[in-house]
Amino acid sequence: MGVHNQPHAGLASRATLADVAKLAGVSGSTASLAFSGGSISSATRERVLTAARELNYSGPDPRARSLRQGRSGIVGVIIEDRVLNSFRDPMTLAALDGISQELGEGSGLLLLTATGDGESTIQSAVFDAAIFMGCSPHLARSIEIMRQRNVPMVAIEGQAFDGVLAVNIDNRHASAELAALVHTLGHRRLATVTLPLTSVRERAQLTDELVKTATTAVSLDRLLGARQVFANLGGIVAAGSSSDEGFAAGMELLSRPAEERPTAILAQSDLLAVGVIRAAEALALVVPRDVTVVGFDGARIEGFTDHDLTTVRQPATEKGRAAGSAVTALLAGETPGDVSLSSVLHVGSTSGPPAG
Amino acid sequence: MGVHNQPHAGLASRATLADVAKLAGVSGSTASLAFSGGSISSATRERVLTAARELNYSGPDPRARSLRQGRSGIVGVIIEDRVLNSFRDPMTLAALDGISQELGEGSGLLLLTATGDGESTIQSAVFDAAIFMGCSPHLARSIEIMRQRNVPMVAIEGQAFDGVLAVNIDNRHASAELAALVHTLGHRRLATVTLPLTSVRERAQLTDELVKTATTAVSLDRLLGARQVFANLGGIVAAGSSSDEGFAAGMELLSRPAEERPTAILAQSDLLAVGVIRAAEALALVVPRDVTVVGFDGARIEGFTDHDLTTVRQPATEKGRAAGSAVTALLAGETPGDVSLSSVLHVGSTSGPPAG
DNA sequence: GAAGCCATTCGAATCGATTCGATTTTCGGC
DNA sequence: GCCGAAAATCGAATCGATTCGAATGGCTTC
Repeated sequence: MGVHNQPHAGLASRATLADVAKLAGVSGSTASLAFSGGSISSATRERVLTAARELNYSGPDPRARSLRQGRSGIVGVIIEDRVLNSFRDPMTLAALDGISQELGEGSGLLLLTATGDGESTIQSAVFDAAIFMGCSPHLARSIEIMRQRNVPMVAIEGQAFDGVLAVNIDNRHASAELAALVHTLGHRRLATVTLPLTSVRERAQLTDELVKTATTAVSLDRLLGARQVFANLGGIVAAGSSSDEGFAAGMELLSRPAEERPTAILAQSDLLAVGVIRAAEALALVVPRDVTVVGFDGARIEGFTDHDLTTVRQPATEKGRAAGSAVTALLAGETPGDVSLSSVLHVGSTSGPPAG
Repeated sequence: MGVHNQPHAGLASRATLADVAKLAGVSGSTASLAFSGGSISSATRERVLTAARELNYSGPDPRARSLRQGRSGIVGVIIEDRVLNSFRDPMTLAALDGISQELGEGSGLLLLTATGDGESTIQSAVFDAAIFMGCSPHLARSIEIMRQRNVPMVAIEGQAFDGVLAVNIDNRHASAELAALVHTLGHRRLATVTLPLTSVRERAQLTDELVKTATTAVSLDRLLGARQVFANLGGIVAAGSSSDEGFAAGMELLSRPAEERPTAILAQSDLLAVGVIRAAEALALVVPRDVTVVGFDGARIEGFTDHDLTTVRQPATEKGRAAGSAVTALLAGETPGDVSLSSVLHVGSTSGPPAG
């Protein structure tokens, strides 16, 4: 026992590997081998394990091990919003699932929320690599720190950042494709319902002002894609990706007299699109006869079976998997390149030519 | 530079606190104080921080810190299913959010999946406390290890386990209350749709056999509660908590001739109930005239607005918060007791007297 | 019987900080 | 200008393992 401090005050302090080694009559190094499965005779291993059992020793302390090895087996997953909001979105959840699949049971996922202000856990938590999920540049400081620490970073649909490997989908292109479809159908008066453009979660009119201050790469890209086809496309910025938000936005856009009302609405997510469709139906409009609604994501939405949504199907789980395998590669010392995944247009039954 | 090993091969290895101290011309202990905010003159602190900047040193290594302090600031959250399935359930997600709220930015949540087989990350990951989310006793071995390690454990709606603090809701009582309501309305022929009773995710008839081997406390308790009122209540075990599962089960239960068909269905979750209602409507039955459907949870379900579901509202976020604050207390050396939260009956518009 | 090998085992250094008690400074009060 | 308390700083021990190169031992092979 140390003459100095005793962190865990009181009681019998846990046994350490050294204690086990002593009881088993072997050196510390040998005892270590017994647990890590190094080259050791099975007789000795047995003796060590028995001693361990006797002392109630349950294996090497992960803290010490990770200090020595410089590896903890933990991958940090950094989300910007609170847990509830982030994972209510099926795409984000699917991506997390993809990460988890790819990394397997070997490593744990450390969920870190970065609200942007000041020093947070990000700087003091133990992890070997970081994956940003749709995070804004509030994190510049944290990223800088990780870079200094030599922690490999991967961003899923985040802003480009030096030293951060990017896993993206072709948001802009896919969005343009969708807009082109709508254009081809003959629509000329339309509106969009976008995902939040900044970290402020408030419904608002889509203004140039707002676009200029946008920090969310995903929504900006989707908007810009659509604007490649409809230059001045306006609309509403939703406060999040939910059908309720879509409903509210839809009500606002569609409850105008027919001649001002958009004949097509581009929603930036399927959840929003579903909400818009519900709003349309609440206003006694028929989809797609009176209004065409298209989404984005290809999410399977619980209980939405009346329509087959026209949308773009993005490889959500695949995004996570790609991020996971990038992390694995980076940790192995390789230098994988950025990943770009593509989405597939799905023409369903919610799009059609404008009435009249 | 060590004469021995060099874990991170190549390049200039990261600067350490000792290097910073040397450059600043102070002792290691003083340098440490500069970062941890101990009693130190601001002049010295500044000198240390400057030296740190110069060396590209970004602060104490979390690994070393956690070894010395015996604390990592990480709380393990153990789920049994894969991420996608676990958090698709709004109640589980809400609970996770509650945990995160309560623990705050101070600590990270380490997500660990316990599929039950063999040694996993659970045994080698760095964390100070563990929260089990609806986990079955597969984990006996892991629990044993954590106990030896002196890691405080909290289980949210898990099986009772020695040394594991329990945070529960009154599943049995609430379920009985709901069943009593249905009984009072006059129903005598009914069926239930339960959540999975074991870790096998497969739809099946509810048999005594299955009940006997049940490992999922939640569904078992809800079933037993209902059986306090309807002794031999039978039905279907769903493969998960989704409206699709509910739909399938509903179709099976309701597509019988009127005189055999249950007049009321007790679903063990709101998602299941919504599915059952959709099945009823698909079969041209009117709720609650032809069939009463009640749920459990009090979840706000996207796009389910036609009905006001009769259900029991459970404090899902609160469960998480309670678990979080229990963890905090345990880590502070206190000895909080088990927590039992109660749900509130909500009588909506999906329940009524049986027809005829 | 000596030499050569392979499989084990050991000792000591190391990972990078924190912490305690002791020592030195600083400074107000008289 | 001196004394004692409070503040700042330092040295050394410690947290609990892993790792490397060297040392030991038992075998086969010539």
